[in-house]
Amino acid sequence: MMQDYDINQFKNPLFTVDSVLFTVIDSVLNVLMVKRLIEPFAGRWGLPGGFVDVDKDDNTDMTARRKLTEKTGLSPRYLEQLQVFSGINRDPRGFSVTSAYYALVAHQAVETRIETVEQASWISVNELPNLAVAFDHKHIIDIAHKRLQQKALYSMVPIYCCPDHFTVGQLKDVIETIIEKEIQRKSLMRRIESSDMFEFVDQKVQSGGRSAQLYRVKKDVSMANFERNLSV
Amino acid sequence: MMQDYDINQFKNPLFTVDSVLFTVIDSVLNVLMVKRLIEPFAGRWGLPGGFVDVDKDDNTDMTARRKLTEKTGLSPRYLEQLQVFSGINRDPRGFSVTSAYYALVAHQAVETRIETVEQASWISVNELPNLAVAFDHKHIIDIAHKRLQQKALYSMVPIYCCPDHFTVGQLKDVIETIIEKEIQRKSLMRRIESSDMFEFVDQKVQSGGRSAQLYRVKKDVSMANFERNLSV
DNA sequence: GGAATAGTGTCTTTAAGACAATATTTT
DNA sequence: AAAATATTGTCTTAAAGACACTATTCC
Repeated sequence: MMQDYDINQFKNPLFTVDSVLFTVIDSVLNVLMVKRLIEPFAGRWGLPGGFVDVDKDDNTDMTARRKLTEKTGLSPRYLEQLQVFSGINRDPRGFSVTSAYYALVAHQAVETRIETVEQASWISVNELPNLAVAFDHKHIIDIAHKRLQQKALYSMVPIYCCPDHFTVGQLKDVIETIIEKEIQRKSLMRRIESSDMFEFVDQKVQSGGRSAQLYRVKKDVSMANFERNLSV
Repeated sequence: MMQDYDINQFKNPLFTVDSVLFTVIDSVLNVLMVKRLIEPFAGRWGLPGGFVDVDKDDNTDMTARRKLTEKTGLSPRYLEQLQVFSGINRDPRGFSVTSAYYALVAHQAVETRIETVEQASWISVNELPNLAVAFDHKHIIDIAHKRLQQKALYSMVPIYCCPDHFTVGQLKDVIETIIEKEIQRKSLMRRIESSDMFEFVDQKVQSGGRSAQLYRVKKDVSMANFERNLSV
């Protein structure tokens, strides 16, 4: 029993933090990926992430944020733990553990920055199957996508893929892109109303037809969750 | 940029796996805790867990299971990742990371075994606030409890706190204990019916009044999730 | 006016809540 | 028969779906 507590007896596994940063561009869900410069898997695309720096990071959330900031120039508005992926076979260097996060950002907010960092790029989730991806990162993205889809059914998280001022039409498009199914505009409006998370921006925006009301998230509100899912 | 990938540059944080094993005994939610024998926090109660053994464990799920088996003599029927807890202050030895799991078991299945392992004990969640607990394990249990409560509202996971053959009344009691609120027996029966997860056991059991039908989980069914929550 | 998009009204559907009514078992 | 618990019947309620209708803007 003592051996359970002997800190030096076991090889400490390789521990990293990786993030799946999603954004919606032109009704397509995209993931931020970086071209790996060194082994293992040099030349392949991988998730932005890396090792904890115990001098800089208070915890792993900060590691995830720091790594994303290095790639995009900003901290994502939504960041949440996904799950741990671990095993003997996922990294050729040995038993490894990654604490995976998923995050959302409005592409408008980072677009210019991404373009200047040539190693980072938005990849459409539709192109992923044909891409050479490092480690089990394809699998991690798949799990993150499913989690995001589920969350979009009972919460307002997709707003974090919208700009600060957004229309119902924009939010509807983001949600439909994420869950890959159309939803009723009426249902969305009811949720916007009942969530009490949003306020009018005193401005409308034209869009080919009748101008649309702009909304923004109220100051210091928490994310609304609903008791029912939207239909799948 | 190269520094991000230099494996030797950073101190690898201390990595452990800890589990919150729940069971319901006499309408009270209990957590399995073990008395710590060595520092840090010797003498305090802590969650069952420990370091990954890369020679024995294929992944961290197995680490969680192995540690629980050492304490209870069996593998829990339900085991799921909770989240990672990390930081510079949670362990006096330095930056540490724990991948926390939560698990469910029917207390009938492990009762005798627990009694023989004097270092492990069921602790009622109501007694926890007054208990000297190691690390941030009190906080981890709290988060696990909330996650379990949420899950009980839209899934059948609480069945894993019931014995193999159970009655609707037993399941109702387990659910009510977890979510700390009464539910409608009718609603539960509708879910049992629509989930298609269960089958009759050809036997009834007396209980002070009319005998109750016994149910069991069908072979190879997956956990049912519902589109709505029970009311809170 | 017509096309396009935004927003509302309202009826239907679905699954949960409430609770009365019936069934079975023990004492 | 009374008490206790199990099970069913059925009406109500809450929130989503469907979809027609109105509103606004540009051409």
